[in-house]
Amino acid sequence: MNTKVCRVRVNGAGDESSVASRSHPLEKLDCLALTQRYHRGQEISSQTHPAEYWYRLLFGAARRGVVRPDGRRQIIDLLLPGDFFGFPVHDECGFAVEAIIEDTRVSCYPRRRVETLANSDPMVAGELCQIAFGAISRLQAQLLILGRITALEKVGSFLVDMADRLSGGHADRVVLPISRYDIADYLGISVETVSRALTGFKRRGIISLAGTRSIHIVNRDALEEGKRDNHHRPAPRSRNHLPRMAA
Amino acid sequence: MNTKVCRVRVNGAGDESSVASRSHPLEKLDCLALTQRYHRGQEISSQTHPAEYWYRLLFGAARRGVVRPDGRRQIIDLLLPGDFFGFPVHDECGFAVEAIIEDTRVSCYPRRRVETLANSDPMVAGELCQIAFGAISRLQAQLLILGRITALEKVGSFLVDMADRLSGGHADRVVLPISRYDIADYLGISVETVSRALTGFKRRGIISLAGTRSIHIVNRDALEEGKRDNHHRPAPRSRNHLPRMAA
DNA sequence: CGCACTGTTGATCAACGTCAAAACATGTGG
DNA sequence: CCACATGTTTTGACGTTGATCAACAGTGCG
Repeated sequence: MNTKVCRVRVNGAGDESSVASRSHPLEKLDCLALTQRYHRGQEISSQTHPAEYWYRLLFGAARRGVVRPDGRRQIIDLLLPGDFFGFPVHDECGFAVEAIIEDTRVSCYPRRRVETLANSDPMVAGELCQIAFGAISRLQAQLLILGRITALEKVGSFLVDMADRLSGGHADRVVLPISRYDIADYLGISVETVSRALTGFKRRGIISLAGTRSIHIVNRDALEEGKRDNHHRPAPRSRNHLPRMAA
Repeated sequence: MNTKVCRVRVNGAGDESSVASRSHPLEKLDCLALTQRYHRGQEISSQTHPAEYWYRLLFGAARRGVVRPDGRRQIIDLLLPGDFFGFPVHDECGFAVEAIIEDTRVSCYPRRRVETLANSDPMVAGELCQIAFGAISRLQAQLLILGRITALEKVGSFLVDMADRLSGGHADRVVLPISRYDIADYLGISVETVSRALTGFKRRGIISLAGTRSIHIVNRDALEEGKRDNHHRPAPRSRNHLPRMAA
């Protein structure tokens, strides 16, 4: 039982037109949507002006996260073209969304009007559900990555996940829209470890780099397994006391 | 079960009636719901018979997760009384839901009928959205915990989170429905580390234990910060190159 | 009683965070 | 165009955290 993720989203890494005009759940509401542009680092929405819109990212990338009292930053969700955000989740304590790339473009759907429309049109309501399920998918995938043990595994599966999300299929090239610092805060590890993991993969021929952001995936399986360099570890002894979970 | 130990169950945690009869989103559909009972470790739903129901947990607890090819188990979601699950998320690659507690009770809502009803009644559709948002909330909270760095922080905020979820408010007592092994696989750390973290908290007077599962939270703030024992670390130097995220 | 599971504690060692410094990239103003 | 400042990425050295192995205590059960 290996992990072949079947994504529905088809392509559109940074190609605005292919995303903006593609069919999507809230299509009917595009007439009342407002498209906004943001600079690098600019705040798109925060808990301060409490969510007057639903958003859909058209071009660029954005991060959603918090900074803890101790100054550490944590990125909860990474938003790529086609992704929706701005759900009315109550305990959004201190989350903020910031553009990562210059000239990031976002569709803003007035929340009130979306909701009144959903109350009269069951189709729209169902599409809102679909959007929420998409967000659940993203969060689950991220949980699977964060739950991994070693930094190698985290960085490896992050790369695979990004390649899939940005291409819509199983691409072998990916241009990372974010810095190593963002990756680190997204994966809950330090910048240096991210860098070392990447150079490690490169040295072992699992990936190759063109510049610092453009990555070619040579050996996808090795990335997902994120194995250590040399000596095979003897596979942890089976913990028989624990149930199976999935036949 | 005729032990002389007087369980200190504080409130809603395992109290079925207060959950089963409480008002909730799919209330209108309770008439066509079927209540099932499960044994410890029994599978409630898996990807094999692909999701014919929406579920709502009434009593007990359940875990949703996967086992990786290497044998490691990972728990993605912990389901407590009142929680819904069984969303139609496509890339549920190998997830399964298992009861954790003997005689766990679950409401099963036939998916087809829920959806047809949602198509005719916008209220129902809106409630489905609310349910999805609840799941998003849970996943986000878990991401915040997993993203933390030290094991102390993870275990500490896990305890606080559990106390809040099981009581519905800010309780200072919590009876853990799950074993240390489950906690470990839920937090992505080893059993031994979980145990050591708990004994550490106890030794420092931050919590006190009555039995192994019943925990009294003495110093909530210390739990959330999860500070190390003695010497205060000098607070990581501010990384000025990173934007603020949340004013 | 023995057996299976759960929970705790100790010792060892590698992974990773932290500190430090340098190479590299990018932009801004002269 | 260069000089300079600022941010990003990489590499090295070192100390601590936590995974792993191992052994044992507590608990429930047939």
